[in-house]
Amino acid sequence: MRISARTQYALGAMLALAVADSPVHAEKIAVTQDIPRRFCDNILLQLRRAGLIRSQRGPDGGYWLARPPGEIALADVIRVTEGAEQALRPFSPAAAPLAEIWDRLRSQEDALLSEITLADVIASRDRHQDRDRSSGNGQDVPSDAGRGMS
Amino acid sequence: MRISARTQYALGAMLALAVADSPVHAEKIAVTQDIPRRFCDNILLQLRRAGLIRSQRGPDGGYWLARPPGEIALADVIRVTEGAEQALRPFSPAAAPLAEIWDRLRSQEDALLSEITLADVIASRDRHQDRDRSSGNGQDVPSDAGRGMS
DNA sequence: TATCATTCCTACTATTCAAGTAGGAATAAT
DNA sequence: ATTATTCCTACTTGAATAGTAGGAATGATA
Repeated sequence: MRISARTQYALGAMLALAVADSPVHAEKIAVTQDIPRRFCDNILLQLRRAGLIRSQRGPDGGYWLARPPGEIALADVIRVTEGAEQALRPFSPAAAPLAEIWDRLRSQEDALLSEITLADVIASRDRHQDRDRSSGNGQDVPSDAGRGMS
Repeated sequence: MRISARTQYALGAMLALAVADSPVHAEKIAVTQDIPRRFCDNILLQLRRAGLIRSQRGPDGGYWLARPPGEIALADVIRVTEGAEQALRPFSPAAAPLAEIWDRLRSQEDALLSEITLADVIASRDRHQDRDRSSGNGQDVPSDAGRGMS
């Protein structure tokens, strides 16, 4: 997995929207998530075009999630910001079996990231802030919190 | 996982050495694995410095594996060529829980790649070639070519 | 209507990193 | 001595990431 700054910014923005209960300005997202102002615009635009968030222009405008946090997986966001990663095909016949391994790696990644939703991340954050603040090295991220609201 | 061309070249080279029973020239590796000649040198040097292969200079020189193929995991090679991937740390407190997820992704990858050895890859290749060629490859247990130098 | 704050859009620059090259020194066999 | 190879540092180049710029479109409010 590559995890570009753009992706992590996008996830931060999505999380910010997930905990808000009304439209949020790009300006506020940029500040709270520490995203360069114009870059934030840029990313939000991409997320909206992908259908993950909605928006309203003008004063009193802002952004909000298109679906509840429990129905948006990390993979949904990452797929948008990372784009279609072109599979590197092996160069020689001897290396051909590697292609299958790359596939397994990718589907393994996809499985994990498809199971974790924005709601899960928020829940895990809340839990860590409750008990141990110093380390943040826990190991529990539940996979189904908040699903099923459609 | 990123999988650079360099990494795939390196794995190809290692596989080439794994099926050989005597030292192999960089030239031959470059040709059979379709690696740009000088780049191949470059990669082999890196693999040698990491202790994965050994070498001998001069005419009659070449490269060979430092350990038998069954004792070299793909992860061993990839760690060398990909270097220490610095974990992208989250930018905002809200995104902090992502760090744990990136860790899980990485250890999941590592688990898979640590289990698969060069010997495994070769075996899987042979299995896939079963219908084309009759067997008799006779290189099931390639081991150290017995050159204690460099 | 005018004003103003916001989203929206295209295109641009800067920086970093992967990919590959170049020139030649060191070594070893003959 | 010659020659074939590995060894080493540094360089070039192309692509991708990160971030910026300028302004048009929209919508609330007065």
